[in-house]
Amino acid sequence: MAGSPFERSRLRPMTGPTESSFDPVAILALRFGAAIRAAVPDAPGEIDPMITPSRQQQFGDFQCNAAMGLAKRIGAKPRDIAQKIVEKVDLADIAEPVTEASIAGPGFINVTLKPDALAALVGKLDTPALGVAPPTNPETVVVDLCGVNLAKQMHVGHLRSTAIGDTLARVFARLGHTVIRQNHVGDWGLQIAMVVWKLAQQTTPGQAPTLDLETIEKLYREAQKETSAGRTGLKIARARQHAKLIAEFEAEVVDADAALDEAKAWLVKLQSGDARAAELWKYVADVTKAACLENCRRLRTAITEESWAGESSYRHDLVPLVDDLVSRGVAEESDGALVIRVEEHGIKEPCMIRKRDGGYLYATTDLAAIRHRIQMLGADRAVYCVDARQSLHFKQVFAAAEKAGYASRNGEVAKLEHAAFGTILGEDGAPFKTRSGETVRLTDLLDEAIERASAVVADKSEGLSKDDVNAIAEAVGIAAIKYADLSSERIKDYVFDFDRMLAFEGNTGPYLLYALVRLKNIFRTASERGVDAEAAMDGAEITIAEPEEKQLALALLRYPGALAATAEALEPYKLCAYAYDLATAFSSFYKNCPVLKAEQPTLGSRLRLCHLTQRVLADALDALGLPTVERM
RNA sequence: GCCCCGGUAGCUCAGUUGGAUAGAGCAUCGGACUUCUAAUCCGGCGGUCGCAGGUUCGAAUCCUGCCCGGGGCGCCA
Repeated sequence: MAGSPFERSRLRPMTGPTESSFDPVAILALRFGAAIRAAVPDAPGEIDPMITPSRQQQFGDFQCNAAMGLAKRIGAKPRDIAQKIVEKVDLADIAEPVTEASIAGPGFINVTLKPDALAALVGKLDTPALGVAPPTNPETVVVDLCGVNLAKQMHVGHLRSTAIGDTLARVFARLGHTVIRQNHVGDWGLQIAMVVWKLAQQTTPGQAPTLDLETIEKLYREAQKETSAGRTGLKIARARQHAKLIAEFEAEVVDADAALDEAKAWLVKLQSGDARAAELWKYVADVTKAACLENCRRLRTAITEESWAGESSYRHDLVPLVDDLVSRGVAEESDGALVIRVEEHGIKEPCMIRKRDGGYLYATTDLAAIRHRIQMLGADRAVYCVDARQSLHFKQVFAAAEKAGYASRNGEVAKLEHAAFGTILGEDGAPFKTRSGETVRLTDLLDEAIERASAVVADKSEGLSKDDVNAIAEAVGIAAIKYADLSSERIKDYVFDFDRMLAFEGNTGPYLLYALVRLKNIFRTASERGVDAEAAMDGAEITIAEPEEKQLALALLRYPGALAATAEALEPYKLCAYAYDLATAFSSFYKNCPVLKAEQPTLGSRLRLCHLTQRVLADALDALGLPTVERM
């Protein structure tokens, strides 16, 4: 993935944007690069012009920070170097004259763009692709996301994997890469066999089961309870040498063992293809899948049936995979188990792939999945959108996969990345639970968000039909929840707070939706007043006169870089921050720069700015996976 | 015990490769609606960047040690 052209001029490849680019950072990097070469011919190594947007408006639009580092390397005074650069740099066509007065502090060189040059750059951005160039090196990216388990309803913990994973997938796709979403469903193993066992007890052979997911989940819990009863208690009783309790718990454990044996028997049936077991398993899988996909649909994600890639799909790969690892000496025995040592990757804990009893583990299936994704699906990059608590697991598995050669295809090693995220907390700072201490179902969470949004929408939106209010409330509620999840660094925990995310003020999803509505409203109003916006924009020159127009223009030009930076860092918050910046720049513009009241040529220019802003904002919201509305 | 992550304004968060006077939002205080919808905009207030050393012309950022919070550590997934 290329670096952000706006934020890291250093990473710009030699074949990158040229003078024809719309990107002011790229253009200034070329000009200052040439100036530095001329000013300091004996500068050692690579020259990085270090162009960045100015932090504060008083320092101009952009700055070149190269003089200080250069001076350090060659033992000169920073301001002298800056002076030489200023003398050599040629910005006549694009910026206000750069003089000694442009040098500030220890050697910053401040640059202010000419309004007409800025306008011309915005004009170049005004294309169907909105300045996003096709990738020089298109990749196939697998995104592991959602991560549900069979026989369980989705809960609040699935929100992050689903929302963040889908957003990253959308951003990759928007940048022109090929994206494959993979929902690595926990649908195999003893846990699932337990459910099948309980379901077999509840249903008559030859009769199709009719239980819903909630009931199936109860069976799952019962199975868990029955097979583990007494075990913990026995340990404690033995530690305390409490004879009576030991006897009681021992009796419980005898029952639990019997239950476990039954579950294991069903696991064997499942593994050997027993028809009844397969039928019940498929029923549980279908019910779970339907519920999961419904949640994914409500969340406006592109996670579909095609993304369903359960652990069970690797079940026939495990034996040959382990054989392969053993025969090539990648895996070795340890205390009767089979492990892959990854100390050479700086990880002390070995990656266990087979238990002493011959059972396979989470890591075994993950290795099979990596091999499949890289070598069969053709992934150049695999991104795992999974809870941060699994970070050691992924370090081990990634290292083991590389050691085994499973991460390579045609000699090229694919990138394996864990896009780890933190926990959603309740107001008490503990993992988010209901008042009664149970996990929060995702459907309930979405319902409540929409219900709360509905109250506000009904209050604020007059003259809308009930259907409109419902549709708007749903979009606002979903956008609020998703934006709250996407808008801070992945790795951080955050406190789930309906009041804050639905306050509709400041950096929230609804604010962005509202900005888009205002943009659309300009064109709707134009139409109502008989103003032909298309005609007014046709052939109109963009002019940048007011400060608000300038800030809006500068924000627009940052869009492709914001997308690239988001993909590079696997951080949706970067795109959120960009969208919010753009929306605030537009809101100021909207307040201070009348559009429809203006006369030509200002009317045409501002309409074009609005039209471009509308398209960029809508594009960004689409990449974030946020639903939008026409009115609110 | 070892390892990973976090600690920045009252609260929620940004802070790019080490760069200027550390920025936003919320809250609070004060302004702006005969409007292209005020779910908005403009301004004020608010900071020992967890602590202590070190490197540097320059440190929230890099190094070392420590403190606080969370998580993980081969036979679960």
